[in-house]
This record gives sequence, C-alpha cells and structure tokens, in this order.
Amino acid sequence: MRWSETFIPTLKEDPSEAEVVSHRLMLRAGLIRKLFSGAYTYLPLGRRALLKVIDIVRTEMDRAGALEIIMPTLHPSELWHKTGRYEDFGDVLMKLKDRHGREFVLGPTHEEVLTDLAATEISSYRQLPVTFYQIQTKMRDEPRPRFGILRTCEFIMKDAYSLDADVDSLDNSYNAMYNAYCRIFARAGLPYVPVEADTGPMGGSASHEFMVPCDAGEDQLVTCDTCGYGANLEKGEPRVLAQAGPASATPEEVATPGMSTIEQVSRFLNRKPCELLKTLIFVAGGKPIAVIVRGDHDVNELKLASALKCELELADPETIQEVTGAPVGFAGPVGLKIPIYADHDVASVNDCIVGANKADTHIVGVNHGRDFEVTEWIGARYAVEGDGCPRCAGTLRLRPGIEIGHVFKLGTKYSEAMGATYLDEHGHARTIVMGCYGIGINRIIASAIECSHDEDGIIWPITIAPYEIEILALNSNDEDVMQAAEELYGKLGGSFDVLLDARKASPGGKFKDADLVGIPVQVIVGRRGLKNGEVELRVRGRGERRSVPVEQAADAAAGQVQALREEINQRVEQAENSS
RNA sequence: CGGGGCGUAGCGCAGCUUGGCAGCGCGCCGGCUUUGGGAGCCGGAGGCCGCCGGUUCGAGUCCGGCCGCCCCGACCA
Repeated sequence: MRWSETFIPTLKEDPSEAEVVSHRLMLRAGLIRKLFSGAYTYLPLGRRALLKVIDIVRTEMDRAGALEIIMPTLHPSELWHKTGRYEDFGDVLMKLKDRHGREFVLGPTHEEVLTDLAATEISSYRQLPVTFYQIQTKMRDEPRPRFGILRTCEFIMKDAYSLDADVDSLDNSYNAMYNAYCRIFARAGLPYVPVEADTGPMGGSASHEFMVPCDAGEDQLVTCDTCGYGANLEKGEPRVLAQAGPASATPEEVATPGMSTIEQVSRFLNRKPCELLKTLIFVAGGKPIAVIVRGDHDVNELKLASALKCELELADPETIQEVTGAPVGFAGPVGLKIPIYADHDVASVNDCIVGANKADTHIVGVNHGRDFEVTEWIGARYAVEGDGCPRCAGTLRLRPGIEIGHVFKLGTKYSEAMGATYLDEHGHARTIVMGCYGIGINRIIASAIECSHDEDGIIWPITIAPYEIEILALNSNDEDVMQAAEELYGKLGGSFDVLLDARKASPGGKFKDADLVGIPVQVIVGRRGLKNGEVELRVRGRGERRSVPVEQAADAAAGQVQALREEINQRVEQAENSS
C-alpha cells in the first residue's frame, strides 16, 4: 500500500483527551478516532492491526478444534430472564424494544444464546464434546468507559463455549483452550501472565485470567518471579507468616482521643501499623461477626465470604455501636460477645494494640488465646508486596495488569437453567457441562502498545503490525530514489505487507511518521545512500541500522522480517512447553 | 453515582481576573523555492467561543441550569 493512497492521519501533538500511552499513540498514529466516550472508529491502519490479531486467534481456535459460528447481537430478553442474569448484569445490559414492543438486549456475552442452541441441537453424548466460538462485537453499557480502547461500550470479543458430557471431559476442553490462549498471546508478542482468578458473576468452579502486566492496567495481580505463581489480587494467597513468640506484656488501656484509624493510632502511640490489630464488624448471613487482620493488612471480603460460605457486608455505624458499645474506630476483640474470625497472620504478632470497645480508648499488650479467643482462623486478607509465595520460597510482587483473556469452567449453571441436556450411552438424560472462554481483541492491540513503545511512537510486534515493512522514499523529487523505492516495493509487495511512503514531503516528516506508526522493518531509500548504491535497513525500536547494496535490499528486508517472525515463534514454543 | 479538571477553527492552546473588532502555533488550499530527522517565503480559506436561559446599551468573558470530554473513586463478565 502507498501511504498517499491510504488514510493515515498522524498527529504531531498529543490529543488533550488522551492520557494513557496506548490511547495517545493510537490517536497520534492514525489508528483510531473517537465517536463518543467508549466507542471508536478503526481507521485503515487500526483495522489492519485488528485483522492481524483476529487472524491469529482464528488460526489457533481452529487448530484447537473449535468451530466458528456467528450468533446474533440482538437477544430476546426472556433468554436473560431464564438464567437470572437480566438482573445480575443490571444497567450494563443495553436494552431496546422493537416495533411490537418486544424487548431485546444487545449481547454483552453469549452464554444464553449458545446454551439455547445447545439445548435444542445437542441431544446425544455422541455429539460431545464440542466447542463453538465466534468473533464479534459485544455491547456493554459501561459505568465508566476509559483509557481509550481499554474499556469501551463496544468491543470485539472472541468468545468460545465448550460443551462436554462430564467434568473430566470439561477439564480436557478447558486445557485445550488454555493452551490455545498461551499460543495466541505469545504469537501476538505479549508478555502475558496466566493467573488464578475468581469466577465472579459468571459462576463456575475454576477460572484463569490472562494478564499483561503494565501501568495502564485496571486489575491488580500478584506474581512470583521464582516459580511463576500468579493470581488475581482477590484470589492471591500470601504464605502464612511465622508465629510470634509468647506474650510478655499485660493488657493496659490507653487514651487515644479521636484516633480511630490504624494510621492515627500507630502514629499517636509511636508503634508500627503491623503491631496493631484491625477489628472490623461485618454482618454475615444476618448476624454480626468480628474479623481481625493485622493493622498493615486489608480484609479481602471475597475470601471472607467464601470461608464463611455466606453473603456479608460491613456493618453500619449503628450496628457497630450496638455490638461493641463504641463508635466506629474503637472496636477490638477483647470482651466481644460475637464470633471472632482472625486472619492467620494475626498470630504473627504478640503484645498487640487493639480497640477497647470504648470511645477514645485502645488496649496495648493484648494477646490472642489469653485476652480473647478466636472462633476460627482463616485466610482473610489481601496479599501485599513482599509477602511470601504460597508455592515456593519466593517473594510475591504486586502489579497492575490488563486482562486480555479469561477462561471459566462454568459447570452446569447455564445448561441447568436452560434445560440443555443430552442422553448418555444408557439413555439417561444428563446436563451438559460447559466452559466459556473470552479474548478482548482490541485490548490485545492496546496492551501490545502499552508494552512496546518509546518516546517516538509504537514498536509493533511483527505478527500484529499493520504492515511488516515500510519503505521510505526520502526524496520524492529524485528520480533514482523513486525508481529504486518502486522496484523494492514491487519485489517485496508480493510476499509481505509493505507500506511505501513516497509522499511529496520532507525527509524529516517521513522519519517522524515512520517511527510514530511503528512498522517493524524500515527500508530507507535516500539520495545520499543511493550515491554509493546503498539503502539503509532499520528495525524499529532497536539500535540496529545497516547499509546494504540496493540489489540486495529486498532479500535483506525479507530476511529481517523472517528473523523477527522467528523470535516470536520461539516464544510460542516456550509458551507451549510451559503450559 | 460521588470528587476534581476541561470545553474557543481539523489538532494543540491564549484571550475570561477587570464585559467593548475572534487571536496564536500546527494542519489545510494556491504559488515559488527546498529534500537524511516534523523546510522557507508570499497569498488564502476556515468560528453557533459546547447548549439553553439570565444580567447588561453590549457577554467568549459575569450568573444559573443542562450537555459533553478526561482523571480519581464506586462498579466491572
């Protein structure tokens, strides 16, 4: 493609509306334009990158044996009422009515539609297992679209759904998708990390998220560099700390006027936050309970809920006053008449400071077992930077990441709700066991840019770059330059995706645009080099520049592309071996 | 939905405090020159100053309401 014949509206300055790197660069490099907050037009260059990603995803899905279909975007609301997700999704569901007043939702995901298909079409165990997938635009009324294309109301998703006869078979289907995901993200050149995740409103028994660590990420993940353990922050299990020695102090009340937070009390008493215990009152299953974590730790409500196996919420100030006899900020375990759940690491400190259940008062020198009894010890806190890895002797790191893929073992949640059953070999009706698997196509592009750019612009992985080679014809008024560039374009164009910049513009502008747009292999044809019968070859984002004779330029550029592809292939192999 | 910031030419911004001709840079159009890191000169086009209302002889500027955009939080398959 010739630059002059396509549409690449680059911007010299950063658009004021863009803050995160990928958003800024995608606007500046002419990949996207905004229609409104949460919806973007993909211009030719952006569309090409999307198609490259889609091609990788499709190839790997097919390779894993999944069958591509296309489901409607418009779903009858009744389908969503059947599974109860009409309420669960709430305002995120886009709703509309047709001329007859029938209500529809715009599909934010397709479990309902696929399960409906399975219910009518799958009747025998002979048809199982089978996995369907589609690549299609999803609609979600996001409370807050942001970060350019990282969170939008409309986005392209690859969603796959496996149908299996039993749980063992689901494990196979799940693993096949998991492995395909590793290959996909490796091929896209992303430094992805699979982490254990919570199943959330999707339901089901197991789930992994595929994350790309980078600053623009909305999620928090904990990882261990030593053994490769990774988990969503909500799911991360810090190693339990060593127990503290025996008590040495005796409890004593101290006045702490107006000091109701850990920070205030620790500063006031000149003690470290980890020497304090944080006591929170929750209402669990309708009854008040106390939860204790170390002062420097935070309660993970999700873990707490799963340990207690019931719904829970923080108690309101009235309840706290009633239960502890003190205003918010002075609760403590000593003398409490409700069940006390303590995080394992409460045992890592002795002679603690706790609230006295009395306004403006704390107690120092408190020890569990002597001054109060713990009803049950549980894992109730979030991991923090520096915690021990639960799997090895390593240390956990905490960092933000972008979720680019998510796989779930759904079990029978949807098939049961919608009556998707099959007859087994004995003629007994059984419920289909399902899994679902999503990839955010647009996010792959955004995270690739987040992870691979410099101050000049994008540095594309060769596999998802809109073009593999850009030829810069520096001097558009020089016949020799134009002829040499055209010849190269002709030679390479047949086998590679080549962009030829032969615009009537200054050399400086072409260099700047080329770096901004970030095509991996640059072939620079200029009067200066041509005098010596040479052109220059560069790889975007690397220091490498070399001059090659004009007649060898095509082969050299081709070789460079092959070398870059080979680097990616090696990463795919590694991904395969480690998954 | 709560907090903060912003809205003036396609893009980036000034002008608003103290009401009185709508500005600058980039980009765009025409011409000449120029060509290895965002070229120069000359000429030109382009505006509902987010919208509605109020105050005023007069509002981009002051007041009220609304809308939109960005960030933080809540939420998030």
